[in-house]
Parts: sequence; structure tokens; C-alpha cells
Amino acid sequence: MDPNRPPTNFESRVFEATCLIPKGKVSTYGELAVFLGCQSAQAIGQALKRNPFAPEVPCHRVVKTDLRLGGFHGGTEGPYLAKKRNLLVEEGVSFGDDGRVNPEHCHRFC
DNA sequence: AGATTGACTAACC
DNA sequence: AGGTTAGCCAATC
Repeated sequence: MDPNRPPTNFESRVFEATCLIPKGKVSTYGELAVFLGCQSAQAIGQALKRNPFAPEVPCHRVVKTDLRLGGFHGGTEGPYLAKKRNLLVEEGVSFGDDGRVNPEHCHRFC
């Protein structure tokens, strides 16, 4: 695989939509999928997991629909999510006891 | 060109 | 309530 490949059209759209999420808020893979006009949140995850613009695109503001953290930096456990959670807290997002984002932080594309 | 994969989701058992 | 199946779609093998 080539990590320095140019972003595809689809990926560019995903990144653009991700940048639209205001600081201190989060969105879901599903919301992005709908916003981009496709029905596969998995495709969104694919684009973000290969995110060539790691901290430049706020991919940490994208979580699963159940408000659990999905993944980060290509991983779905341990330090990956710890880092993601920390970034969100720094932006003002709070978490529940179960490690979920508080629903008040959900952002909706209009 | 075809098969597999995956930072997902919803439905089913 | 928790594990499995099925549907989804772009990238990668």
C-alpha cells in the first residue's frame, strides 16, 4: 500500500465533511455517510483509517453511532482510543462512565 | 477483473 | 443482553 498516495475524490469529500464538525462536537460515521450520499458508514471508516492528514483533519471527532469511540490511527483499542478521547476532552467534549461521548455533543449536518 | 477487507450499522437469534 | 448474520461501499490485495 502507498500511504503517500493522493487522496481520492471520495476521501476528499470525507475529509471536507469531517472538517465541518465544529470544535467541541462529534459526529458519527453514519451521519457522514448520509451527508456524502452513500449508505455505508464503513466506507467512511475506510477513508479515515487511511487518513493521510492525521491531526490536520479532525478525524477524532468522528465516533460510532452508539457514541463509543470507533478507532484512531488505525487501531481500535488501548492507546489509540486513549489518545482520541484525550483530544476530545481537550476540545470540551465530556464522556460518560461507560466511556461514551455525552449525547449533547452530537453534531448534525443540516 | 475478481475477491477480500474494514476506524460501521441494524437486524436477528 | 450479548453474539451472529447480513447489507453496505470504497480501497486494497
